[in-house]
Amino acid sequence: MATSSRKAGRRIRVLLPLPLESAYDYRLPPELAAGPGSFVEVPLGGRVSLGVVWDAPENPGDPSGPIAESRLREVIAVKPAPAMHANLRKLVDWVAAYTLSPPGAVLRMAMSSPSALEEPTAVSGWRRVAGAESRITPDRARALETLGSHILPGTEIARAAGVSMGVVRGMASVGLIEPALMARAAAFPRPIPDFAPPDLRDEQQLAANALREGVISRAFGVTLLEGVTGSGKTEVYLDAVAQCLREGRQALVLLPEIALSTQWLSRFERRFGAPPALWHSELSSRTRRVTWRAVAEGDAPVLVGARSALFLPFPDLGLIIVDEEHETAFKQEDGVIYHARDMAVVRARLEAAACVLVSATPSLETVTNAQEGRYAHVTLPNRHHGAALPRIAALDLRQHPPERGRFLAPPLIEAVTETLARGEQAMLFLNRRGYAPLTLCRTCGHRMQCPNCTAWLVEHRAQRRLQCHHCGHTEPTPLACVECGTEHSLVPIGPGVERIQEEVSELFPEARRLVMASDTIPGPAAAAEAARRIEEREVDLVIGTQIVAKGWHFPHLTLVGVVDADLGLAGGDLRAGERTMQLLHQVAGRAGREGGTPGTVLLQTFSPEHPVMLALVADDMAGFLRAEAAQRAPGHWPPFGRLAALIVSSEDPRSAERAARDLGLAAPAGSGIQVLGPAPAPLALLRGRHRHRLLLKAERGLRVQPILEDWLARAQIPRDVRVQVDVDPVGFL
DNA sequence: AGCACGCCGACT
DNA sequence: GTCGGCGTGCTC
Repeated sequence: MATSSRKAGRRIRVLLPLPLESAYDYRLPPELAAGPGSFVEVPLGGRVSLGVVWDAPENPGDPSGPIAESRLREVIAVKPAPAMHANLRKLVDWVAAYTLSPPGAVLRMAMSSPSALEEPTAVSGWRRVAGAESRITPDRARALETLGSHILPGTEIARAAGVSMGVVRGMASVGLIEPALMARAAAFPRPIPDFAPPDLRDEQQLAANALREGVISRAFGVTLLEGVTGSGKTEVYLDAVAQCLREGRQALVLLPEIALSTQWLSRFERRFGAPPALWHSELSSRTRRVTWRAVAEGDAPVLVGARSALFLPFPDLGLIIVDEEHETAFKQEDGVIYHARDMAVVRARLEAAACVLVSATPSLETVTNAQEGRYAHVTLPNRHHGAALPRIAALDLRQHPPERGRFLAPPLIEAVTETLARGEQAMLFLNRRGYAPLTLCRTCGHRMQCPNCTAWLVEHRAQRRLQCHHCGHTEPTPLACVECGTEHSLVPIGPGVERIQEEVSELFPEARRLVMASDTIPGPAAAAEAARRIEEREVDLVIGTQIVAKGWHFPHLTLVGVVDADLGLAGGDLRAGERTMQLLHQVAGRAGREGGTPGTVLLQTFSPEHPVMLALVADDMAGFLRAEAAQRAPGHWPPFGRLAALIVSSEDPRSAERAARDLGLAAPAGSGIQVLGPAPAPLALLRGRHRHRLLLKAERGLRVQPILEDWLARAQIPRDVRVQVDVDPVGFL
């Protein structure tokens, strides 16, 4: 046959969810219809990949030019799913450019449920066969009445009519009912804006009005909603969610720890008469698929999720709430390194949506943005129902040392005793899991260390194992020192929550105790159960890590003891003080929330004169932030300048060090730019990789991305070395 | 990210 | 003589 060898079809770009530098070109056969955003199946090497039809680049980017027509392969199929919206495509490109990640790696986050791109399977049920009247029994009659003219699944007929599935099967076999395809039920019932709106206090109403106007305007705007614990911030922003529902647009609420937020969810349901859609990493693949699809089709009016929810395909997003905006859990530290709070602002801008950042202790970044007028600022200064703020006092461990080998100072023990005697609950907070953070040989001084990381092994006495909290390494707790062989010479140094619970069990043997740490509260069900036991006073004393800090509401808890308030302050982290202040303030907020009983918080510390302790005791967060700002501004530290970190790592220590030194030599120079390092990273060995770190500091207004790109392009990086770029680093990992 | 192609040790 | 270890390089 003499048909031309040139095949028909136009050239399109397809972005694949892989860490490739750019989109690939394919030929779209004339029988397929696809435009920008369409999900397509394409051949890639020897396999088939999903991808998204991407927009033509504004300047045909690739220096090598477009690939030859003859090498183009054909799109296999167009997926039966709503196309990815231009706003989300722009977000993908924006995040990739900002974080210096391959666009495909970002796209992967926006394609987190590939199976949702398939045609949703029709659900089959049963319907009445018209005119069939024979062999009706009382059970069958009841089932038929329940069924009426509907189409329902068999299990549902049985449940609603109170008959067994045998009855349903029987009706089918005698021809009373026949199989039928059901209209797909809405996966998520619509929350009702006016289901149970709370009575807002005047100041709450003013705040709510401001947020409402932002939603009604259908324009981009960011508002910082700041309010002390118990001031009713949640009610205020749920009012904005209600307004968003009235507008017919979707709302997204980002929470730092969605898996532990059961109290938040029941509160939402009481307010709106329906639960929100949920999104987090532990969803089953089926729930993921159904939720992703519902979001894409606009059938999930409100979605609550962890940071990854930011990349869901909302067709018409009107409002993004970032609750606890100061939380570091919003920073993704591996793969594409991004800050969900900052990207939420970006997405809101692209969607012409309102964005609300919520916190009792907002980050200096956000406060500065508000002060400089980029964000609106709404404040709730008072607590609900006139509940008193907890009284916070520092407990100087130099003046009140605990007994030898103990960690609770006498005044704290006394306070716990009195609290329990009054029939109230107490909480001891220590942000350290396990029994002891360090195991030391008394004979030779050997310290038990992780073979893969620069970190001590933490003893977990219940499992009789030592654990590394940075990689997966665990080993049985040895009976003799692994170095000198002396038996019974290994001693635990320092406390973890397990050790505090042991101390407490000796001091208060009658008190009913509950340890809350990520290893004792593995998921939402356990968290809900723990919260229930505390609320219903089945527990007298809670000993917990930072998971007790997050948004719980315990009405009978009146004393919080912070075992080691200095814990977060060690190390050279820029934000150590700010973060410690935020965490301790949040923990303190658990005390004495309602009913007039004022709470007491005792901070055990060796440095009661530290600005963090002074700010907490004086309840002067604003003053603390002013002092922080005054410290950071002159050196152009964030938010008064920009930071980017390069983490250079390799399994070979010399290779990593050499690459880091070479990068240091190739460092960019210029006015307003400074490069710090290279230096061994704070975790110099992590998961078997040796790590060095360089820090680029640039004055405000400079774009760090071109500087970084230029820098990396000049450096020769051997292939056993990995260089991770972290724009706006928050931790010193 | 997969998956093929590549060059050096223990098996039928 | 082959099966297979995972290092390196490509996929429009």
